[in-house]
Amino acid sequence: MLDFDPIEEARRNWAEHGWGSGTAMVAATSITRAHQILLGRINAALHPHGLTFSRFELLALLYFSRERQLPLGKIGARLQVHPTSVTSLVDRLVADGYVERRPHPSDRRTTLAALTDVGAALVVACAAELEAIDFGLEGLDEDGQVAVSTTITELRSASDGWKPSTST
Amino acid sequence: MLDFDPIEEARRNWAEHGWGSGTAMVAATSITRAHQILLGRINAALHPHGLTFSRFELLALLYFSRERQLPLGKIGARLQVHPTSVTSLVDRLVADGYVERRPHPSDRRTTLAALTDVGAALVVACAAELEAIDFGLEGLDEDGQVAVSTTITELRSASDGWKPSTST
DNA sequence: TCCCAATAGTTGGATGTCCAACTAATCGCG
DNA sequence: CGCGATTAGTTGGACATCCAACTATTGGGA
Repeated sequence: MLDFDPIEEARRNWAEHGWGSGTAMVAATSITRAHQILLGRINAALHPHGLTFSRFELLALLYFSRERQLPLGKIGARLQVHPTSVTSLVDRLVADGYVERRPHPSDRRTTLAALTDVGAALVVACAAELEAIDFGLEGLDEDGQVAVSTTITELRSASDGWKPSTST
Repeated sequence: MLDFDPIEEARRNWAEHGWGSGTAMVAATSITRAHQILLGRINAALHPHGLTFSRFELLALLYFSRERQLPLGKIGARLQVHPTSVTSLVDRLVADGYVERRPHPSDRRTTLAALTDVGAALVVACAAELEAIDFGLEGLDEDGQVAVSTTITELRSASDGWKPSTST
């Protein structure tokens, strides 16, 4: 456990070497560290349920969809992960009984992932757990959460290509 | 490529199911997606140099240290990663000739990682590259970068236990 | 002086990410 | 109607993370 800010120290070093102000470096490494903190806390909270954040997100996506099933490719598009990540996550969720792979009725290229009843129950329990721990955001009040989301929306929309909505 | 905001859609679903406002969920998944975007861009920029962001950060840490060498444990503490991650990263950097493992002069438990001249030259080249691409933060202006860093500092300081500095 | 707690780093393994390359299937154009 | 481009998902592999358990070493207290 450090008693000083390692990122602030890196910024000072960066500037002292004449490599720039370090503003971008601080933002990038701050986001990296924030992600690590959140993932650690979220995975610790989900561990008793036998889930990880990535698997929970996939199950939640199926839970929210109309028929509780989606093509693997659509899952990847919505979660914005590589097709091989979807294959791997679905493999594990099938092994654990939370998802079933089903053939597409009319397109033999396509595999559907369908949420099982056990999986649906798990989503509800884990959603409550994540809300209870504020998605690992202890140390950041609601104003801070909104602020970070609003700022990051600029980055995401520029990367994805959609227009941000005006409401929050 | 989506033409709508998948996180905003998830927030609507979350709220419609009565699982809470979704503010924390949006903040957490926004940070996750921002990290993914940055890592993808940074790793693409470093790829021609044969480096990844994590390896670059380790080399830069050694570059900034007084004697261009540090115990592996100190590297892990500063970069805030697990000792096994340090072992693995150093293994690869040693294989590539950018770092050398050296025994500690007086403590046989401790291994030092020392930056080689080739490694030092690579740090300088990659630092310039990262500054040139704004650490992958295209889509976020400098005010946005400062804003996200400042907000995340609240989270990091609460997690680490140090006091944020008053200056930025 | 001895022993135990603590420290440093490694090993084996699990998790999740993406890349390159592949197979199978579909669709649309000539 | 046939063929080539495109799509869907998988496989093998690389990368980076952390956990549990381990070995080797050190330091301080009894």
